[in-house]
Amino acid sequence: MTEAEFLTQYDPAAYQRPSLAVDLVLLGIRDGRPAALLQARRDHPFAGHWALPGGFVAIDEALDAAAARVLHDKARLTHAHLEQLYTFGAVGRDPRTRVVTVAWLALLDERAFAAALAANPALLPVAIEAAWAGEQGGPITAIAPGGAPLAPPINLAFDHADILALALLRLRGKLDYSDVGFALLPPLFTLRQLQDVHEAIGGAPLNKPAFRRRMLDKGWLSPTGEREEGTSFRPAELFRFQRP
Amino acid sequence: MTEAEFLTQYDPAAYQRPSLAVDLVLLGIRDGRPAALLQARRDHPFAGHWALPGGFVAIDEALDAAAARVLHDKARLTHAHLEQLYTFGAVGRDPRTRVVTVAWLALLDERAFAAALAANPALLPVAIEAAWAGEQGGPITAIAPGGAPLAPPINLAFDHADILALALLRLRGKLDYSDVGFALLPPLFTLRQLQDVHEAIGGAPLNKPAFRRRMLDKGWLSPTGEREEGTSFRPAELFRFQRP
DNA sequence: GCAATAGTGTCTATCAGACAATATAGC
DNA sequence: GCTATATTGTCTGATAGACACTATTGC
Repeated sequence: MTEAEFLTQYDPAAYQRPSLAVDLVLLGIRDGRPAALLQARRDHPFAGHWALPGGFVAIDEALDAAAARVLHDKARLTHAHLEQLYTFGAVGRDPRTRVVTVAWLALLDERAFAAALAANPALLPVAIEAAWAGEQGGPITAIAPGGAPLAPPINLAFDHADILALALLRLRGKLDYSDVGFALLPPLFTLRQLQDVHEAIGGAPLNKPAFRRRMLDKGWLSPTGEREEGTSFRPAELFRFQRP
Repeated sequence: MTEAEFLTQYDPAAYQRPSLAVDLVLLGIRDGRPAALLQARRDHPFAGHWALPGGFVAIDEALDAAAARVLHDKARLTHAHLEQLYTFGAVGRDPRTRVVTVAWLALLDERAFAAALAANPALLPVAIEAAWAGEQGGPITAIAPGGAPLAPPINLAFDHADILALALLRLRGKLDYSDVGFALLPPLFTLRQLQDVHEAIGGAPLNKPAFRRRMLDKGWLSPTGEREEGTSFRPAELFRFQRP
């Protein structure tokens, strides 16, 4: 039977279908480290574990619309860089029923990160540090904002540890050749702030002059002539991201 | 209501769910161009259009297992590089009912490409040439193996043109920093063959000495000491791909 | 020897890292 | 002037492209 025949004869009610969900990695920079916003689970399964904010996809709702809805419902945000990450569909990933989830990466600047936290007290900011595993992600360790590891170590529900790790790997991989880094910054920013973002995501210090040259050569930065305020030393120039 | 509460109270039968499918981009190199294997649709919707081989995901079937099953059923192949591409879920992408599809990239070497073609006469090899559109893909033009454009131009069913274009973009992007290129080659290959693959995917000629150096410096190639046969000129050495 | 391609050597332009020097703000 | 950081200049090593050269096979 060809696909065409199969589709024609397909009775939508005849087969059981997986449930379809979206899960969001709300990612920002906190204390110089990548940080995500998690929700505590109070019920089984995975009671007491931490989970990504998510929700089910409605029958008449596009995937990106579902992600945007979760972003609004759980974090009260209307604007964020939303990017599809990967679709997780192992059979046993949810012990109750079959749930396939489309994971999304939501990049928040400092202001949006704080706003989400203020709007929903159930969210916990957690600094993440992905072990450099394979492309599909690996184990992660979570650290409380203070800097000390939470004891006992944070346990993530479902396969959300894989999703978090993959989010960071993806971001790290795209940082150099794309403009995602600017999604983590306010509209006006200094070159030092941009470098801080790159260092936080990459997990390694960068050479300042080389970084400046590289960024300015990309042609994405337009100088504003304005300078930052409130420093006790020479203020840096503020730049704006602008596609070439 | 938190996600945990929602999940707990969620009645699997209470809500309509989208159908979940997988679609495969069976990609190989043909006449120095990237080529995909398509199926003709005989029935509405999109009768007379060309479509990617695909199928629905069973309730107890993982996503990669569904992709492997389609690979086997439609192309009679048991081994191929399978890589998840993107999940397409616009509401109207299938005019009959809501279908969300997880698109996969299947990379075939010349032998596997020919075997699939021989095993399933319904498959049509089509050379693809992606316009350099945005990241989510764009319009493509398809060319018959002879080299001349098919008249009238090939029409692809559903959003499969976007999927094809995205497949090529993804492959192009990963070619330089990953080892996907070797999935398009037989176990033993010459440096010229490797360069041909890179030029076909990249769509641009490459400098021979620089390409050799770059590839050998990666440490992925182990020389076999053997040489190709049947040439009327100096035969090239055969290499094998080996992770460092 | 001839034709055709494999494989190598070398020059040069580009780019990133290292490091030092200069500039400028608050105090 | 002092401190702390911004910003710039320069040297150097790594890398890619260009191009010419040598090597080796079948005929």
